[in-house]
Amino acid sequence: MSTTVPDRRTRRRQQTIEEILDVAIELMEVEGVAALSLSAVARRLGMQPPSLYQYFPSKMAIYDALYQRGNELLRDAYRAARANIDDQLELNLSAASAFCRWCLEHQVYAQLMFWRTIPGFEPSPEAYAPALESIQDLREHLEATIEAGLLHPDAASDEGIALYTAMLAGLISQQLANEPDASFEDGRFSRLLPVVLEMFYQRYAPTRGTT
Amino acid sequence: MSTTVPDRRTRRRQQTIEEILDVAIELMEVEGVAALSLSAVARRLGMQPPSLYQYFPSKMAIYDALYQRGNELLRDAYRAARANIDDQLELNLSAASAFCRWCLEHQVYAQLMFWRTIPGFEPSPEAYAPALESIQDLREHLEATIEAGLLHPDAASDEGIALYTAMLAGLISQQLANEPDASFEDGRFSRLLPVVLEMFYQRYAPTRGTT
DNA sequence: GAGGAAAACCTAATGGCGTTAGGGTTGTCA
DNA sequence: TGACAACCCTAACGCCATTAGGTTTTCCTC
Repeated sequence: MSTTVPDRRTRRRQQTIEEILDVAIELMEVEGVAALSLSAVARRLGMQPPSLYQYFPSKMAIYDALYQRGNELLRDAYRAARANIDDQLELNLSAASAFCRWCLEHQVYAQLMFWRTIPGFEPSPEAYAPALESIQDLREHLEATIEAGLLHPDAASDEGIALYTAMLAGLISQQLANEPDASFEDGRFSRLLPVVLEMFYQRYAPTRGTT
Repeated sequence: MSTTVPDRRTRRRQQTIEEILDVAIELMEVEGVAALSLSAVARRLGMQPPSLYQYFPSKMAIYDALYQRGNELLRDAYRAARANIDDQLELNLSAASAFCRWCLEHQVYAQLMFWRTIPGFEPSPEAYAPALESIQDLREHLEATIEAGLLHPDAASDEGIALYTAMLAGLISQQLANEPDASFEDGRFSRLLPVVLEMFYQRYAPTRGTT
């Protein structure tokens, strides 16, 4: 029973898989998400294109793996931003900022995850799972803010969540489409994040009902 | 001087060009924007692929023509919605609704125009021109609302316009990415348009300064 | 109506792509 | 040491966008 090390071969294999995904992201950053070429990936790895099929059954499977990886990375980034902050209001801004900043700094992932523009690509349930976790995180986050008396209970309703995500998505998508190279602080759209949050807080003010 | 008719040949030519663009849109609706295939277009028209090069110098030129056509169509739809309405508040909602509705009903155009996801595609200045007209229309629209005493002057500032477009873009992009088949009225995100407009009106209320 | 130019369309070919089939080599474990 | 599987290769298929170059069709002018 020498299974202390996961087989050494599987470890090496996993390493190659990660390498393929890394190269794929790099190439997409330069050439565009939809312009990913398996031949180019193979060339960069010193392989012949068919060899990649030892690791992924198709190009779509690579997109799927990246979709999953992106969602995991974003989930973790969001969670990291929520840690180590006590003040609730400051936390909300910093968590939303972390979310936006991550998207601007990982445009390739963001495009893959939030705009479904790759023809024929549908994420697998497994790859989608961490995205559901992130939504759940957001819901819990809003509920904690409600608990703290800073938001009306409706803020964590389906409508509240849809509104929150739509407003953030709007900032991000406009920023990415119109000024992709601007920083989070300077971007004509991303810099409006505090404004948008303020509007959300005003709409779901704790004292006042909605509808 | 029999130039009463524009040459008959050029007329026929223009007709073929429109036909190519129509077929291209139809195919993109089925296969995806980035999956447009000139061979498929040619097949549908009963042509051989190289013959298309009589009409467009490259695939990107077709994308460019569609980009322009989409911007013209949206501009005209927006203008049509602004006509024949007197009440200023109702006008604002109906114009924004028309905008969102058009995007949901012309997803292919919207994807081409608002998310720049085609690798290597950059719209020509000529194709971009009608988009500038639309932005100018929006600005004039907001200024008229300000004039009517319904909005604070800051609403037509660069920040106000960025905020307005970002919020609408957020609704549309979330709707297209998550529920592309829902109607404008039923969509989980698109149906929030009145809410979003209300929030905008609240932020730029006429009595109160912003900054 | 005839001649000629240009427009419209074709075939052939190039180099790229994703993917499949099938054969050899190499590392690893019994 | 033998055997098996993982790994990587070459060859090939059918698709794509695009270019080169020739042929037919259309239409204006004389």
